[in-house]
Amino acid sequence: MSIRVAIVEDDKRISAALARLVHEAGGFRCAGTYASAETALWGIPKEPPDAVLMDINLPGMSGVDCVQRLKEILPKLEIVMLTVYEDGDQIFSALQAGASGYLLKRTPPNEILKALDDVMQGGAPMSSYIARKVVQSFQKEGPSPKESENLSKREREVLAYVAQGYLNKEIADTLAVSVETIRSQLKSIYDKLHVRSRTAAAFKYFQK
Amino acid sequence: MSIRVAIVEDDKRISAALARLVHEAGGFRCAGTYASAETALWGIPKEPPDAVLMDINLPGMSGVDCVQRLKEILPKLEIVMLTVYEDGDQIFSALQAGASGYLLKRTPPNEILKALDDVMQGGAPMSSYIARKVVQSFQKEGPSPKESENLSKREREVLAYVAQGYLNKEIADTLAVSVETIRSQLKSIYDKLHVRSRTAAAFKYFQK
DNA sequence: CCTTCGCTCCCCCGAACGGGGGATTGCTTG
DNA sequence: CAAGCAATCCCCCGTTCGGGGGAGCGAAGG
Repeated sequence: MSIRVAIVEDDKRISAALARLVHEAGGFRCAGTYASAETALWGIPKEPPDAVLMDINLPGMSGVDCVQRLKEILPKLEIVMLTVYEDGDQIFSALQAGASGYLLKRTPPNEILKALDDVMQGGAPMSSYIARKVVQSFQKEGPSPKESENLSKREREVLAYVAQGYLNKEIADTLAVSVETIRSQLKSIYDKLHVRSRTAAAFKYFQK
Repeated sequence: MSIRVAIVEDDKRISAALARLVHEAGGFRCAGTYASAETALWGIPKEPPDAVLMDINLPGMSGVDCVQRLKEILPKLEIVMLTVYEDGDQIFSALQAGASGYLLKRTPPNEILKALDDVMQGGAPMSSYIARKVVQSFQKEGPSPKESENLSKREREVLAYVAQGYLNKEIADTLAVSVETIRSQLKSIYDKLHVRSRTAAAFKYFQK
């Protein structure tokens, strides 16, 4: 008995590629493709599949909200999120909403099939980067309850310049150190704040 | 009679390069090099040169403050700022402090010499980018007294996503448009806010 | 009717950024 | 004293940005 997989993805090319992937693989059947959360909510309950590949990034209702609703209606439905985002908050809200897996879109096709198998067997397939984030989140809430805000004096200084729009080179000049130093310190800042860009770091730290 | 030029620049390599440039050019004499605003304020008044090439980016006291003090003591001194910054505010505070010229550090050597000649003849040498900024500032205070805050609805929307650290690609996805559209809109935003990076734009608009 | 402006999309290209390593020097702290 | 940690610096490499063009379209206003 093959696994019925529904696809919720607004990008037609990606959606078609996923449908083909599922269709041509042994042991899977494509049980519908939807280009929005709304249509998915309308169509999926009518013919419940076993699993859903869900884009997190949909026009209108978000994938996360869609997961929430679907799980209310079909608690046994296994949902694997597909996304380009690597932001911690999105990962957690998706998982809290009821998703069981979380893959980055750049995940190779065969890995996606493996993830579908995995999720049907009670697993929680995640890209390695995502997995690390999840682990980190538990490390956070356990031993060190505050951790994220303890930037060092120097790091705060650097971030302050970043917030004003300075280039790494310019910060390096004014602080009389090498650009590489600024770069490493930024890496450390991104780590601590769980972001991946200067702009996000600046706003997260100086509470927009 | 050659033009005596003092150099205030903390980067030894640049300072040396400028000194050599002035020294080897006909009609100029290097009248001292200083690595900080403080030493310049101490040394320059003792043997006043005709002109000063001043880095805006100095450890300790800023080049702008240094200009202010120097002009108080030596009103006839001609000062040309050298900087990597292209930020409007810095340009204006330097000019208000008494600088007569404002060049970007990437200005070719012969242009720098031309600028020194120019400034001694009562000119106001500026890199073309700087000149445009200055012109724009007058255009600002004239016809359109509000100028900077009129971002369109769409532009504000884009900037909001930028502030959260999203990539152009991600913003394009959520707004269901092309990355190129986001890029053009960002260009337009940078223009209106007089900045040159997403981080600076976000902070300037959402008043840090 | 024609111009302006917002919004959309495209190309080229060089600079800046961010992730992945790794390394050294001091200071603190168990 | 060894371990940790902040701070400094280095390389490689792929991605993202930002500036410079240009272009089409529809709505609003002269």
